[in-house]
Amino acid sequence: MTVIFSKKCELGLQAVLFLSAQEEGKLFNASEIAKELQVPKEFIAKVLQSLTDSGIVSSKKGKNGGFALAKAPDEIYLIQIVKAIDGLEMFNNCVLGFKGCSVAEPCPVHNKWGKLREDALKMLSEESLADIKDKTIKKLASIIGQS
Amino acid sequence: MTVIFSKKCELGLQAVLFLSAQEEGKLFNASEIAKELQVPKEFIAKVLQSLTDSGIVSSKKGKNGGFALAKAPDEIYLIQIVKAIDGLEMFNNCVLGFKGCSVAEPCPVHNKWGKLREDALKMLSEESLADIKDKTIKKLASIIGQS
DNA sequence: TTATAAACAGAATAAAAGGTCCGATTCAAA
DNA sequence: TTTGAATCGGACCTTTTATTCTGTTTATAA
Repeated sequence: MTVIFSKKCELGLQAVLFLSAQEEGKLFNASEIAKELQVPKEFIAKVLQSLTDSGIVSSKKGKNGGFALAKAPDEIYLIQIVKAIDGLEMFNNCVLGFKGCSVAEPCPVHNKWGKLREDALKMLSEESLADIKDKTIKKLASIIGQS
Repeated sequence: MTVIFSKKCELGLQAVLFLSAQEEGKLFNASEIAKELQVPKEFIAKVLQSLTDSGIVSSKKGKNGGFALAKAPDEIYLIQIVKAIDGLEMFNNCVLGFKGCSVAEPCPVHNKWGKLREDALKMLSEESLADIKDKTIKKLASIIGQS
């Protein structure tokens, strides 16, 4: 095994990245997003629901409804999606699974791993959707190319 | 969710660390290790079996049997346990779950995440059980203190 | 040589995550 | 005002991971 983010979270990140690469405010429904990301519609629909609940995307019900970002791309950071779906425990739990791992009772890799973890947290907290928009557009184009 | 290593892998790491903190060559059976790490005996037994299969620990069957490290602590690196139990896919797969993420078709965080991942791999590849023995002994002592 | 204590192998069960389906509600266009 | 297309909420099924159990084999010591 070994997972960084759950599948839900990966898909959530992909969906939000997709929306950030589109015309601001334009709505896309679950089917369109699913097709674009090449994943099951039902699954992405669920993920979009939870992102709606947490205020990252906005939704419009009914005919011609769909999803869009709830805020501008420069106000949404990757960490917000991770927090909403997977939570931030991974940035607190001991990587070796030891109980009570802390500064006072550190596990054998506490310091070195802690540093890596902070770097990861920092990266996710500093990268906004706007910052990576160009790369996102390129990547999405390459996915379509493959299908 | 969000998991770095599976429970099996966490326990495997803990068990190997425990053995590395003991007199070299001395055998410990599954019950002793389970008690020390405060985990179910049956579960740790399974994990020890797979570590035996992959040549990281050696086992002796029968009365007075048990487990010990198969090599000296300075010849065992953390990455070996991870590789044996969880595999190394996490160091290759795209963190956002994009298919075909590569240098040619990088995901939006390919470079930054790649750097972090390499640091993590490097750390696990450079830390031998011998290197962290002192810290391991301290941590194990603190666990006993809690029980 | 027999009793016992251990690892071993594999099956069985439980829990969690991944993924699907369906009915209800909402909204807009015909 | 009716129809259709969409989200929403929740139940459901499947797969994977976690955990436990049961029987067998192996080795030691009495």
